Amino acid sequence: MSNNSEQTTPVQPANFIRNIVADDLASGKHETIVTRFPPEPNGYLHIGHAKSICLNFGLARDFGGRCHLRFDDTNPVKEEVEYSESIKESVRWLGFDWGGHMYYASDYFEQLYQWAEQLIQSGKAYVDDLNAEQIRAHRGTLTEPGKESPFRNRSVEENLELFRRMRGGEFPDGAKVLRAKIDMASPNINLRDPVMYRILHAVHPHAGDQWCIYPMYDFAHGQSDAIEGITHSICTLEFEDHKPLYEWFLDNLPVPNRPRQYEFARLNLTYTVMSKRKLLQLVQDGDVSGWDDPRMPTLVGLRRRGYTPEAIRTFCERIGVGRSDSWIDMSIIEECVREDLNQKAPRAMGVLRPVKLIIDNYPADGTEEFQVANHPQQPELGSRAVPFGKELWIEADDFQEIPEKGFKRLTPGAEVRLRAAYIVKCIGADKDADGNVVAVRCTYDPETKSGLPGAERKVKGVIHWVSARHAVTAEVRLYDRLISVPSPSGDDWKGDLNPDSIQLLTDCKLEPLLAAAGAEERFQFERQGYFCVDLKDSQPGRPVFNRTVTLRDSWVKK
RNA sequence: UGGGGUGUCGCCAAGCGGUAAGGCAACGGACUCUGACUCCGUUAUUCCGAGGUUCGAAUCCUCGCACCCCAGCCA
Repeated sequence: MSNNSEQTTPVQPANFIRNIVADDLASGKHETIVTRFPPEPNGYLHIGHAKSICLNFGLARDFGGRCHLRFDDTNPVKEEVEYSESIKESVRWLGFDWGGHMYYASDYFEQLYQWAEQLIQSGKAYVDDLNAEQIRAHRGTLTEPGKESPFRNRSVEENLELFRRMRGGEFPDGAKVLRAKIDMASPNINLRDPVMYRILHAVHPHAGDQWCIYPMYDFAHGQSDAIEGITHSICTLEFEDHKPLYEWFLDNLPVPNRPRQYEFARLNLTYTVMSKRKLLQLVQDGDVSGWDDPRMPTLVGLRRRGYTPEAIRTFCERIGVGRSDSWIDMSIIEECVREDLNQKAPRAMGVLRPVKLIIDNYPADGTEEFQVANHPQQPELGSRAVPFGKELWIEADDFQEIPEKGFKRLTPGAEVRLRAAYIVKCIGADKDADGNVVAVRCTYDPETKSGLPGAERKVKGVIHWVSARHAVTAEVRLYDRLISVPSPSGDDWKGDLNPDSIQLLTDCKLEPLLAAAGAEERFQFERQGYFCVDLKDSQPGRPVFNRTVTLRDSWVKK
């Protein structure tokens, strides 16, 4: 065996951040690395966050460092404990462990406040009385420099007194802000005297009512990183313009460590929406049943849909990490679940759109049981007994009176194998007055019983079935993409909502064993797809299944 | 016509001066009691474009072009 360094961990695809980390470790710049995943608890985590989680926690895991979970909770008006609780649960569900390193930016508020006073003392921050509109007007534009606030040159003493009174609650929301004194003419707008603190008389979900001034992201994030000893602070591209400010604060404050920020491109997925704003809107407008609606790209939604943590992790590895804006096709993540579920999901038979199949030459009250393997490639998954009888449910579209070209299933005169049972020959169909097929008629060949010597006669098609007498009736929810176009248009993205993103089937017929399936149990319904017992709505004896994803289907219809 | 980024196969993505990895998709074929799975095989003389440097460039230089981000007291 060769002695490569990373024997114990699977080889991860190279990306520029891994390379940087590897170099920093090799050069001795860092002895160990510390990363962090810093969500704001103002919404549920989605698949885009999963990319960041896998990156940050994955780096820590693969390079023997650690990764912190830190709530970036600097804006109490948007944050709730419901969100932070859900975030923790989702990170754990995804398979990552912060091992005690859970922090809140709000726990650093006192330190941050002290640092703000220090900046005031050194003449690098000032209290501004301008209101929001005036500040905006003074900021200038992309091509024109800004103008300095008339309050920019207050004395240190006055600034200090005012800032303390801000903290003391003497002023109403919006009356004053603390600003960094940098450069109103900077071509980087973030450096045009950015706001450090604003007055918000709001109760904080974590810090309670101790504060009425709150630091802005820019004044909190880098210092939080420094406090925690973060070595590699990884964020998305839109923060690149903030890096000079991130560094300005670190340069001007006596921070204990010097983290370095790196940016990567956020995930875009086709046929869905990803921004928290849009996701929240879908929830609020009732377009979906909640954050965990199985159509949502949230982690709780994907989970309820039947996605596995493994599949999501594989997805995050597969798409890579880069700096170029990219759109990942939905089919990639779908393929990842198929891959995972193909390995681990036991097979079962379920008829979604049932039509009767009557075997004319089978005894009317006859019944037998077939022992069927739960997985064709994995005998260790065992087998189960599946009852059989004269009347079965089969899939309506497995019968075609006039078969289209290439059709390999039931059609008058044709033979088909009933999976794990007998070969039957179609002899016709019963119809109602309107000509609708109410039952397909066939005869069976007792010699072809599955497993019997000589029963392997070749037939073109194999179909699944469920004994009518033993079937359990279930509700099955068929999900499709939320958005009907690859990348929804800007403002009227709601117009691109897929009207058929959910299809409710209430009279599905499943093999009896499935009546007892527990929440989140996953199965492959043969020939159809992967299905998951709904976490919330399923009842014993009256199961509800969500379709996670269909099987691939090379049978090109039409 | 301010600043910051990005452009390598249909979609991602390695590559960091030595002669275009890999994944997904696609397309052939084999296998199959799931039209699934699996398995073989094929798929960029070319790296946004044009010049230049070099024995040699996707990699260095120059000039263009396209796209993304920034003017919240959001993160």
